[in-house]
Amino acid sequence: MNLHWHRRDLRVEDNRALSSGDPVVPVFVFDREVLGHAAPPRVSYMLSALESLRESYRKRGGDLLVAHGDPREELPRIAAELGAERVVWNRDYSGLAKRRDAEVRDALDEDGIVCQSFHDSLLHTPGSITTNQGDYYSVFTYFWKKWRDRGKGESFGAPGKVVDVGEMEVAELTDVESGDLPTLADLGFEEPVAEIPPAGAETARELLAAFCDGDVYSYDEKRDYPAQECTSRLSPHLKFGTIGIREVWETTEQAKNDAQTEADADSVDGFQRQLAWRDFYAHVLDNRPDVVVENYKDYQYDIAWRDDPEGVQAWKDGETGYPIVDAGMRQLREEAWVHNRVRMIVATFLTKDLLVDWREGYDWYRQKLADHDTANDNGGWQWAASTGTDAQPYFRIFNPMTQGERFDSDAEYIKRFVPELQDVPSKKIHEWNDLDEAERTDLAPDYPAPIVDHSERREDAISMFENAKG
DNA sequence: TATATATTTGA
DNA sequence: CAAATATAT
Repeated sequence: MNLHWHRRDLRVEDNRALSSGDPVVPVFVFDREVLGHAAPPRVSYMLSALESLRESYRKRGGDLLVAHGDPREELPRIAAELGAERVVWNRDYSGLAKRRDAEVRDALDEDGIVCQSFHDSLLHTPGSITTNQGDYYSVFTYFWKKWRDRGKGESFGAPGKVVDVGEMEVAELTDVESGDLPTLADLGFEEPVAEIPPAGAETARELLAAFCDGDVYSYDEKRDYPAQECTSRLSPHLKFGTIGIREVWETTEQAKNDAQTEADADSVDGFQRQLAWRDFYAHVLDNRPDVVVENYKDYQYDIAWRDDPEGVQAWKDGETGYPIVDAGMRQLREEAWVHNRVRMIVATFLTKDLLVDWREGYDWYRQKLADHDTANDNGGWQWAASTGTDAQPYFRIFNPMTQGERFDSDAEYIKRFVPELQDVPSKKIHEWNDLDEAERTDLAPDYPAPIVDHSERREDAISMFENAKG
């Protein structure tokens, strides 16, 4: 019997470490150190995913064991008490997780308990896609070409027999509960402000099926328009592994086969390309674990980021006077999720208009996003900040007014999140920074004037990077 | 996965 | 003269 340690693979199907066919007892450990880096939206989402996972095990005649504490101590102890043959888990590639897993492995080794870890969460594992010289790629496009042309593994099926610990003849388990999950409050978190979307494998499959049955075919055409709501919404599921990545791949491949036109098939490619970004940033983080605190790209001199607590607060509150930015920041608060185009817009606003260090924005995402993922968010922030892969400062300054006009021309998305602008014609919304004070007050007395002058800040940003280049 | 500006095109 | 396109940053 294997003790399966669940971490970011909160599902039973298409789960590599669970697929050996061996009888299994599953366990989840609430790790204080990991929770110390977490935040309410994400933990709330995770608890709901765990409930769903527990339900899957109960349907299979077992239950999910729940422990609290340090996995380096809990896993050897539980494995010993159960008399498990092996402890198995699926790999996590962030620096912290790699260190912890190595320590868990050492602790198990010391107790003479066999353990085994598996690649599971990505289509292509970190380090498997490299340049012909064997180096990690630092430019996505080349990575993408190799990624696309490489065969993908098949999905794994259901787990072997789930053992009901209650019916085992084992000495009493110490401090381990059968399926009793803590509440957010038990874990010391406030209720999140945001409305957290439903979690769990069933929801994930429904989302994937619905997406592949329709929106995936217009993904290429519509994905940049936040009001369209045509994206998959799978991000928190991929973060917590409530769906297997191979199953996602196969379902999209099927959609590509079913496509009626070439354009429809190309649109599916466009979505799959986003899955490649996920693998790409996992490669980047695996190669350079320091990117969580350091710039990926070396500049000769320090970038002279500004200290602007008031600006940062206005950004967090969605009170910058740039409508598309404010809409995005308010969506973040309300839904713990933001449309990706808007994530890029608000990130370039913080870094190129407020000239504030990307780390501040990354920290805020980490606190507020249900789908926060170290590799993806860090990659995204550093890309926006021109400190990451494929850094091209001049190419990465968005004009927040133009972006709003181009991607939300009817201001439908903006008005959804910024009610002060409800009755303002979209044309005026997209000219907000050019209107005079009297007209702004007349149109929307409660909505702020732009807190910075974009064209001025654009010049400042360019010289900030010129200076850093040396 | 951009923007501003110069230049060309075409209604 | 507005819109499309090329080019520099």
